[in-house]
Amino acid sequence: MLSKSCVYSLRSIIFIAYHASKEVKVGIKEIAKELELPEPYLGKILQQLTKHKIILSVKGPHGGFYIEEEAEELKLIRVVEVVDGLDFFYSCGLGLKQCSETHPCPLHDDFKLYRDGLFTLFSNTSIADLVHKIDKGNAFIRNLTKD
Amino acid sequence: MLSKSCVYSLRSIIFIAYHASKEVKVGIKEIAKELELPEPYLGKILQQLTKHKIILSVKGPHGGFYIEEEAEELKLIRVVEVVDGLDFFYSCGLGLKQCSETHPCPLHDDFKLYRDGLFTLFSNTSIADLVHKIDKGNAFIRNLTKD
DNA sequence: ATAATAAAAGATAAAACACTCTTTTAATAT
DNA sequence: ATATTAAAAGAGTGTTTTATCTTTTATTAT
Repeated sequence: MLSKSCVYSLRSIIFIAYHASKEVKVGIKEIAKELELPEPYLGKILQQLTKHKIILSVKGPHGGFYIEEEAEELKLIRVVEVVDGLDFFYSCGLGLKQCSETHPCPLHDDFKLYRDGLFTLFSNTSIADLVHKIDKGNAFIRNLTKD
Repeated sequence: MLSKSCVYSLRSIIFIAYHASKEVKVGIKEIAKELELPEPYLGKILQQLTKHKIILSVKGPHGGFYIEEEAEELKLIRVVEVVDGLDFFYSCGLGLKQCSETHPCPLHDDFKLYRDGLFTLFSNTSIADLVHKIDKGNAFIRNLTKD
């Protein structure tokens, strides 16, 4: 559903929101190591997110990435939009170019239910929401051992 | 979500179920033209479906593809399984390798809801179900004009 | 000012997916 | 039997996604 670039993005942003601040930034190396992502590829992804002002970066010693407190209210859908685009949420389950209420594919209504549900989920959920779950120990973004 | 191969497969099977029988088969050319799919690629896809006995084929004059009456009860999930595999329906929304009830990602419960919903939809819906909708004029698999 | 650090940028490589072309094989109508 | 038809099979191309490598630029500590 979401591309690898997109899920890497989401997990990285969560990690940054959780571990970094304007005072203490986190670097590509640390993120890649902790989330077990390919480091150079992650570099490209974070570069893209920085360009779109979704995260902030500082070069040089003690440089790295962070996210502003307010920016944690950013909705997941915004990240999806920047990385993958929103095409999926407007697409037909059977790949029909023209599929609409007036000219629906035979799966239209049923598929729309879940596609719209996912759209609403990503639209209503913020990075902060996910960070809180991790904070409370109710969820994880790393592959094993504590978080 | 589903690959192009997969949606091409589903639409073709519906088309075959709707238009062909053991007596009157439909050829690649006709399917490709009606559904506006790349003909040689479609050939490969139908070849794969035939190999898996999802549809049947006959070579030579008046040859082509058809599907047995009973086979129309085939569930969509079986086609997805053969073409794309079922990985998506068991995968994590944030791409975590290990994501489970006991070690969930922060999106787990919400995402699971829709992922499972889609799985159930594809598991409960048969080709025949979709053909009926088209038959009644309530749905379409072609890009425009009547069906 | 200078050296060290870390991200940005650019160029390249590998893999997966989408698609095409050519040759072979099987079926059927004559 | 033979010619014709249409799918099967195999090899190959193009594009996108994922991933890597190298060089440059900006920042900071000394």
